[in-house]
Amino acid sequence: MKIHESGEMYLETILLLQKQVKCVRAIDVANSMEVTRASTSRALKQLKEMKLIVVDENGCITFSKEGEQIAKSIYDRHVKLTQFFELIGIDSETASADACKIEHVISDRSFEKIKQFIVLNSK
Amino acid sequence: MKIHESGEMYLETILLLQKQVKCVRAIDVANSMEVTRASTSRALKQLKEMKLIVVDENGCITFSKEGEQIAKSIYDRHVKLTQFFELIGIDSETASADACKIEHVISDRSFEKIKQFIVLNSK
DNA sequence: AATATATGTTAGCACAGGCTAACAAGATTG
DNA sequence: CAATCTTGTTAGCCTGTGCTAACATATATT
Repeated sequence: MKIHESGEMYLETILLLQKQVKCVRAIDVANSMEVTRASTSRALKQLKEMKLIVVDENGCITFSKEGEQIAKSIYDRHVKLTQFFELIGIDSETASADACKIEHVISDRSFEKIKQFIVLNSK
Repeated sequence: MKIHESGEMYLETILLLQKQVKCVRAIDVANSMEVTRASTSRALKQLKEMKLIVVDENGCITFSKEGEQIAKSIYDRHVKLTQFFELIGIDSETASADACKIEHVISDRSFEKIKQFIVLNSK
């Protein structure tokens, strides 16, 4: 089973929420992503099957090693792509929205160059 | 009926092929996109229903005003995004592949800034 | 003319990932 | 304690978009 764009979004959202509260539950993810509990339930089930997350007896979601690595890498892309768009003059809203779509499809190679661009052009 | 990423790809491919041969048929599109004739047939049917293309008695595909406008705008994004990635040091293959994915999702605003970046940094 | 090949179409399947509806079980409150 | 609310889950529907199989034509080849 391969992870898709949608799965990546769920992982990223969980990571983001974990920065705000200690226990992230399915309902938090659903609210944050503005999808139904049903959609979230199914998505999380798949992430469990893929061994990317673990849900404890209280419903708190935590990452496996691999899950965390994927979540962080997507989140990193999000942050850096947003930064990049801001650097070239895009407002934060648009920058973040575009980053959110591009983070799932850009190649590692191009992303590396985008990061270099940021280093050379920020400060 | 709204145009999706897939529909945009078919339009872009048709435009690209029209630059090479006078009469572009379904089979050419299928071969170029490496999808089956069946998939192409259905996709073209939809594009016809959306009044974006017209297919003459010989099977030659032409654009409506609106279809051409969409095809050209996607193609323009493709070219400019490829240029942009090449400018920041990506090889042409990767640049074009990434452009192909990003062209469908980037906002007009960000795209404008990318174009400005190209103007300021090429030559 | 008869067979073969190329092209287009339709039907029907698969999968992803949204949704609603219905229900179970726990938490909260009158 | 009984009623209600919250949360999670499952079943089943819909849409997009790929695929194969089967078939209709049209064009070529023998």
